[in-house]
Amino acid sequence: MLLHISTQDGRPIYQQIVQQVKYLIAAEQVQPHEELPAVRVLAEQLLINPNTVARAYRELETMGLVYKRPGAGTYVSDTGSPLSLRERRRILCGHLDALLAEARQMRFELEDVMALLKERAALLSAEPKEGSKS
Amino acid sequence: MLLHISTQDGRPIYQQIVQQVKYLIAAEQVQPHEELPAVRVLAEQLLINPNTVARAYRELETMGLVYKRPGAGTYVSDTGSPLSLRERRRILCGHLDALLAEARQMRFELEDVMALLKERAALLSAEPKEGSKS
DNA sequence: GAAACCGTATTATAGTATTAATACGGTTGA
DNA sequence: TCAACCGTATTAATACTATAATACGGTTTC
Repeated sequence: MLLHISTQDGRPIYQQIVQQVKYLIAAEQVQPHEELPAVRVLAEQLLINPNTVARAYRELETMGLVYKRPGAGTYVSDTGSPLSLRERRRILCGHLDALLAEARQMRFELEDVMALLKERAALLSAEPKEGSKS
Repeated sequence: MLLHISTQDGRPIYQQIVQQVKYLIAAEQVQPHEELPAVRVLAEQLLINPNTVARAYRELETMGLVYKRPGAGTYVSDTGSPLSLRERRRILCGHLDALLAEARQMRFELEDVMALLKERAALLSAEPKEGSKS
């Protein structure tokens, strides 16, 4: 599993990990019930403290994106979103509003955003999976 | 100027102010060269410390969204984004990717996101300006 | 010019968030 | 069983956030 973290990102490391694992799951680059790297393994790979990875995994578990088998490891969940449609829409609207304000600030038109959104969506779907390498 | 801050938001107060002023500028609810409330005034209104407001204004100035006339006040900039198109696109793509991952996590299709995006954009444009009240 | 206002700078203090170092108990598999 | 591995809990160091109280220099307005 390839992750990249930056100490000058502004956001905490554990949040960067959470976001990137979310990406991987959303893009289906990791499959349900697939095991994530052990906290120590990922920590060594990223040159950070195992606790930081553990915290990220804990947050992901709270979100329902991963589950843990005590003493065994951390695995990708196969459950969909446990939130109601109303709740999910509310969250998404918040993100959309923030995005629109940001885009408008940068002098982008709605059409530009829509086009770029389509482009990124296509890219996200087209990305190769972890297992399908030569 | 109406702002709302929440101490249990998770995000720092000064960042909440920054984001909301960005919204107001993006939605053209405040006009270029319009004066923002003095730090002491806004601080009293929000029941927070003037220093916190001052920090928010400083961040907004760094972003180029507002400018200050020493001893006079803080004003909305009229300059567009000083960033290159390439840079602005790079930033927007980052936000779009995060949004798409989030949306997919919540079991939304691209079409849902696009539709909701249009809806929120219309809403943002339709919002009344500060000055045009009864 | 003087009072009233503007943002800024300073210092001190407290609470919280983040990361690190380390020890712990449970599971796995030969 | 037991070594090797899993996530966890505890503690500590550090940085960030926010507050408070004050003082400063510049601008505006009368």
